[in-house]
Amino acid sequence: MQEARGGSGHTSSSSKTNKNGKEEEGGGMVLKKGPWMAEEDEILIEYVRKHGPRDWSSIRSKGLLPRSGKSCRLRWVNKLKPDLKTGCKFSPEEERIVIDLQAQFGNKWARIATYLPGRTDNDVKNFWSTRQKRLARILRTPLPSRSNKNHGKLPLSSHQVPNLEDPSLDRILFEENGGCNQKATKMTQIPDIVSLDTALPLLELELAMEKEPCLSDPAPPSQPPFDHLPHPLLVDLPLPVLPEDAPGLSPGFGDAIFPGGLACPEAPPEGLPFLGMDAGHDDIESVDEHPGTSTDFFDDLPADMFDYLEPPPPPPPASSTSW
DNA sequence: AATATAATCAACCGCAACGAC
DNA sequence: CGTCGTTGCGGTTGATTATAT
Repeated sequence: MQEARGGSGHTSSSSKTNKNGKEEEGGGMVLKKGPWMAEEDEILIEYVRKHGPRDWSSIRSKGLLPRSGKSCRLRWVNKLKPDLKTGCKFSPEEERIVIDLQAQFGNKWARIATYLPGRTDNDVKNFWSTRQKRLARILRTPLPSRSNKNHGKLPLSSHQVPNLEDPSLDRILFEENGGCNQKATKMTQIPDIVSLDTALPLLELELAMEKEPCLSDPAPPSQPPFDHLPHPLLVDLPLPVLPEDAPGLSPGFGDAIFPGGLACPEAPPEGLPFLGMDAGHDDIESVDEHPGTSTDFFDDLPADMFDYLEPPPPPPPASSTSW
């Protein structure tokens, strides 16, 4: 995909980097920055294969690469680590998980990423950033000031509208996309938020038709995306059981996601919040049948109603299986 | 076809936590 | 107990690509 960026092509990505992509370090050591070359990747992969993903700084001290340990680690974590879903858009399920977890944890991208096999904190962060920009544009609301220290904190009250951190707004975007990460430039024509309500069903239909499965999803059949994540959150928060013939449903999701009945077979117990999307999310007809779908549902909920939920224990060591 | 705008992605930076000494 | 080096995280930037006008 854009891997070519790492090679030739674009010039230095750092304004502080010299023309040749190198930067002087204090001791006169030349420290290279900018896009990674394929040869550098090979060296880094070989290093990790031999020594494991640690002692990053020794890569430079040993003269293997003119890169900072920080840069090496980042390259490994974000691009070279096995089983990464590189070049693959977030599936509807992944989007939903990010939305729910962000509502719970705030901007704890690394933590959220542990729930998404093959995704890095950078992926999640970029995904969320894109959503925020889109929301801001749709709502004609400036993004929160960069000095806003609410970043990283849990969302504020849902009554403070428009609040871009509001989970219910996430629902808007989620449904705007038909639960799919499609470019939503068409939404720029929607004059105001009110018309979103009427536009959503049509958009869902339109976008659902365009949805495509993730062709590069590396998840092997023996290890569906989440089946090794018997995470309390994912268990407690029922995920939708989507019909296998749901339009645009990414393969690998649905029943296969939660073998052993992890998927909620029916409505959640009374009194328990249903953080999962309503099962008819991708069912276009259900939108008409049940106009009060997830967006309305979440809008009507007090923002603190999930406060009682215990933060889930640390997820299983992500990718620790590799090393 | 050219231009403008939005989306995506890779990589950097600063900061904080942690462990070794 | 303080210092230093390493690691990890979150925020940000800028280039590239895709789409709309």
